[in-house]
Amino acid sequence: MLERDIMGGLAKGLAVIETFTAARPRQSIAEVAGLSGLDRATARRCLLTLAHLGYADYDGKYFTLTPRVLRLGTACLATMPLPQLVQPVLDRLSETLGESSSVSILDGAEIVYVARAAQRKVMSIALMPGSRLPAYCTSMGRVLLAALPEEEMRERLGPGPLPARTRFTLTDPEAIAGEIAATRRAGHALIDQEVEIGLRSIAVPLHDAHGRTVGAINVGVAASQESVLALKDLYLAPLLAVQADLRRVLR
Amino acid sequence: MLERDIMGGLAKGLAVIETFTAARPRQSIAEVAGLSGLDRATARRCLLTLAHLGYADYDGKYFTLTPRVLRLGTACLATMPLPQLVQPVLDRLSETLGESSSVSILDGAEIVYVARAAQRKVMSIALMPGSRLPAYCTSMGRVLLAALPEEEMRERLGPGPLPARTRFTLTDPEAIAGEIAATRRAGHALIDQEVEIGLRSIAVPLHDAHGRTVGAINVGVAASQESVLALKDLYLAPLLAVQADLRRVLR
DNA sequence: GGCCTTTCGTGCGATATCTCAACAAATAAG
DNA sequence: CTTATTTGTTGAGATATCGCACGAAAGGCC
Repeated sequence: MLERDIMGGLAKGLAVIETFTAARPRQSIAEVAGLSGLDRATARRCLLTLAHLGYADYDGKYFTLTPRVLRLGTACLATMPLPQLVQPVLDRLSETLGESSSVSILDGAEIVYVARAAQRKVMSIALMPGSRLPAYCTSMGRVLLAALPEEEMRERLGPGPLPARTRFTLTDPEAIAGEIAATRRAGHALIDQEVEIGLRSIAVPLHDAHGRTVGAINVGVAASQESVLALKDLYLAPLLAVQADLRRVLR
Repeated sequence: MLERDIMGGLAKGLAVIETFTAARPRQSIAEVAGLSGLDRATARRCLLTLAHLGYADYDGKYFTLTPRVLRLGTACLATMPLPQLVQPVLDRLSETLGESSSVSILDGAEIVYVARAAQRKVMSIALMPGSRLPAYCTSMGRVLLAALPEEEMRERLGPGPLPARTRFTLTDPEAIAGEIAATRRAGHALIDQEVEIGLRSIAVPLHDAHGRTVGAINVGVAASQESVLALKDLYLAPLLAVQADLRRVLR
């Protein structure tokens, strides 16, 4: 850390928080040090500080994060106008269609769910605000990537090949870029079991009053329920109606 | 910050993140400095660091948080075994009863939703994992407070009077403490429109194998649907069955 | 138990950061 | 337009933190 105006301690502490995952909910000092690349002494100070502030618990051997950390994420969600504005519309849409619907935004190469109205369980994992999925194989991800300049879009896709989550997943960045170009022209994206077997999904972008893409909205359906073509016939019009409604609401 | 092993920079940075709320999504350096009690120069360094790390955006005048901050909260939720363990049970319970059911834990004087299975919309606000409600006027809050030592419970309630969210809300800490004592004896809590008009709810604690309370589970019903007494007759037994099931699963 | 390996806690010098104050730029007030 | 007031930025000395190295303590293994 040589730059002025950059606080190393803060960067290190945040990195420490991010070392905690579902696979490693309880970690010792040495584990955290190894994962974060920090010296053990430094990792220890970070962890003790987090514990002191109530963001972590310490039993003398292992550290765990406390619900207090959730406040940080909540603070962030709360600052977003999008979730609050879309939630009522999302609820209505989801109820009318009888299917699950979500709104997400782009963060790097991932989409982040910011609002969701679930009707029945179609995905194996529980999606919730803050949940992340890769952009390249999701309908909302395609729509959000399509809103970027070509060059930046390709940069975020990376060199590939991307992981095949199912046997239907497109993994070649070139092929995906092609689909994204088609998405841009069509104004919507259709995904057929690329993220999970048995799940189809259709998404459109959400624009603000200035025409900027500020998010994406989708409807997800069990593959057994509708064909891909039916998906478009049944759900594209309602999604576009919501898109038009929200355009005036979003600043 | 005089103590060894406490990193002031990290504490300050986290405090800076928490100054962002729905009411203040965009803040200048001076605003953040005022709210966090930091020197303007220090607040500036924190904010620039957050921006440098991608946790904040800076337009030269105002700072906003980015979705990246959500990763911190997600990291935390992901480390909790509770949500993943209860979600399937919750889904089944909710479907069987035809009503919404949730699991929450206590953080300070607030309950934090960690899992939820929604059937139909009964509450005006969308509840989701990470959402918070005050403990004193919710069924799960009463149950969780009842698990604390008397003294700590009263400390968390504070001196009062607490905000009356509806005309039914108990606001006197003494009265609430009485209800909590009753909750402790009964092993469940019933709430009748104290958090929102038209919403009734019943909750029981979740215990781990050692008998420690690790969370609470509830069922929420529109007031128009069932009387308070019917709530107990209809839903207490299924909740207790789930409680017994989970007792073995939770470590 | 004895030995080995790993982890933990702690000084210390080098370095980075904090606080304070001053200054410049922008904004508000008169 | 001029004068206050607030805000953003910079510098310097005083402090705090970092990373390293070392000794202590806790398993693991035979």
